[in-house]
Formats: sequence, structure tokens, C-alpha cells
Amino acid sequence: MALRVRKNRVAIPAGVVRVKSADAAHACPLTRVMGLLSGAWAPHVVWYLSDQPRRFGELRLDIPAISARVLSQRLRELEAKKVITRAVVPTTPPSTEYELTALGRELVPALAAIAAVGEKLGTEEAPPPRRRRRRAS
Amino acid sequence: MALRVRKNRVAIPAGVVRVKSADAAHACPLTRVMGLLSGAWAPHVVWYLSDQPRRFGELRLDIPAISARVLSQRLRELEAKKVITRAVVPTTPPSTEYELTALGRELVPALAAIAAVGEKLGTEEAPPPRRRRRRAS
DNA sequence: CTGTATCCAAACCGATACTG
DNA sequence: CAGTATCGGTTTGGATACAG
Repeated sequence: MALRVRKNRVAIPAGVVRVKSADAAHACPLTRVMGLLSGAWAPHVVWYLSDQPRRFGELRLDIPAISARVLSQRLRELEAKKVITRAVVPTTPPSTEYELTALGRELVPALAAIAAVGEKLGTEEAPPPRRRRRRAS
Repeated sequence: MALRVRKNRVAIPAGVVRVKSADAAHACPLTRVMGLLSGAWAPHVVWYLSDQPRRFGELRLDIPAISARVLSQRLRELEAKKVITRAVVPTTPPSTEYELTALGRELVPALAAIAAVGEKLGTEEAPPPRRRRRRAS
């Protein structure tokens, strides 16, 4: 993995190299996992699925701020990435069970670590994730 | 914090409540931290800053895929959120030192957990984070 | 109940060019 | 070196309405 920008490579004077951080050793392990959790809500989905399998509507209640559209999108993406499984229970009315796969469960400790930080920061005021104001009209 | 969607609230028959997951107990601790790491590159910035303070150009080399514009944006956002500090060293040419704050260091373990998962998944092929194809023209 | 389709806004990102 | 300005493109997300 070439360690240099494509276009605007900055010329660092040889000898001023302070510390070669990205040495392919612990290069970008974040990238892989981040790819699995793309989108602001994917982590929440996995998180709420970590307790036990849940259904669409339950997840919707777990994450009030999410819209059905986005929840559906993330769910299908996570399914495609083998992070969760989708099981349709042919009842009336039909219901679906979403559950973490082995891969998905791998992510839980990481999310737990994040949640732990959140708890620790805790009480401090927390700016809402990313509220969008609807246009004034 | 009302546990119900604003508009499209789904009516779950009372008695079918499987498990009350989001009970304000371990509600959404992710949200707070996610807000700190908004954007696909913010985690990387914090991650590469976890070793030691680094300069703008160094971070740019650490994260080849990032553009100067976005790096600058994230840097200023993280500074505003008190995750990092910016110190301008009045030399010629001028240089700047970015360093994690106490808050920023809180995030490192969480990122380490993510990185650990990434390492564990490791060798498996990893779809690039979110490569954008430039337009064909 | 479980989604999907449209419409629209905002966040995010890269390339390039330019300033102090 | 350290940024910012501008431009255009992609991605994510909310609201609403509607379908199986």
C-alpha cells in the first residue's frame, strides 16, 4: 500500500521525519470496520441487536430518530455485508426477525467500548447527533 | 426522553412487548460519541493522533485518501468539540501541532477496539471504505 | 406489521487553484 | 508548510404517502 497521496503530495524534507506512523503495521484497521458501519445509524442497529434479535418495528422504537426509509436501507446494507440476518416469519401479519451474525457479534465489543465512553462522558450535555432543521417554508 | 417516534408511531399491541430494550438505562450512549466522530475521517484523525501529536502534513500522509479540504474541516470540527487542540508554532515556515485533549484520549480505547476487530477480520478481503468513482468524463 | 417510492435537504468528499 | 475558496459529485437522511 503506497504511502503517498496521489495528486498533492507534500514534500517532507528527508530527515525531518518525526515518526513514521503509518507503516502498514497498524495502518488503517479502522477503515474495514468503518465500512461495515457506514451511515450514522448502522452502529445503533447493531447495538440494539446485540441484546437479542429484534423486529423492524422494535428497532424503530429503539431508535426514535430514524426514519423507516433509512432503517430499511441500513438493514439491507448490513444484511448484504453479512453483519445481520433477516428471517421472515410467515405469520399474519408477517413479522421479521433481525439477528446478528457471527461477524455482527464481533462488532459488539467495539460498540460497547464506544458506549462506555458515552456513559463516561455521560451527564455532560450532548449535542443531538445531527438534527436537520426542515426548511423554513 | 419520550420513547416514541414523532410521526409514524407504530402501535405495538400491549402484551406483545418482547423486551423493553431502550429503557433510558442504556439508551443511546453511542449517539454522543458518534456526534464527536461525525464524518468518515474523523476517527482516523483521532487514531493517528493517539500515538503522539502530529502536524497537518503528517496527518495527510497518514491518511492518503483524505483531501486537504476535508482534513482541515475535520480538524476544525474536532477542535471545536474539544477533542483535539491546535498549537501554531511560529517558525518559518510555520507549523502546527495537533494533539488529543483528555476528551480525545477517552476515545482512543474505543477506536482501539474497532481496530482490533479490523485486525481480527484482518486478512479477509475488505471492500474499500467508500470509494467514489470519478465521473466518467 | 413490514417495508418501498418520491421528493428534498443537508452532510460529506475529492480535485484544483490560490493565499499567507 | 498550512490552510482556504470554489466547484461539482456522492451519500445519507427525514417526511410523506403508499403497497404487500
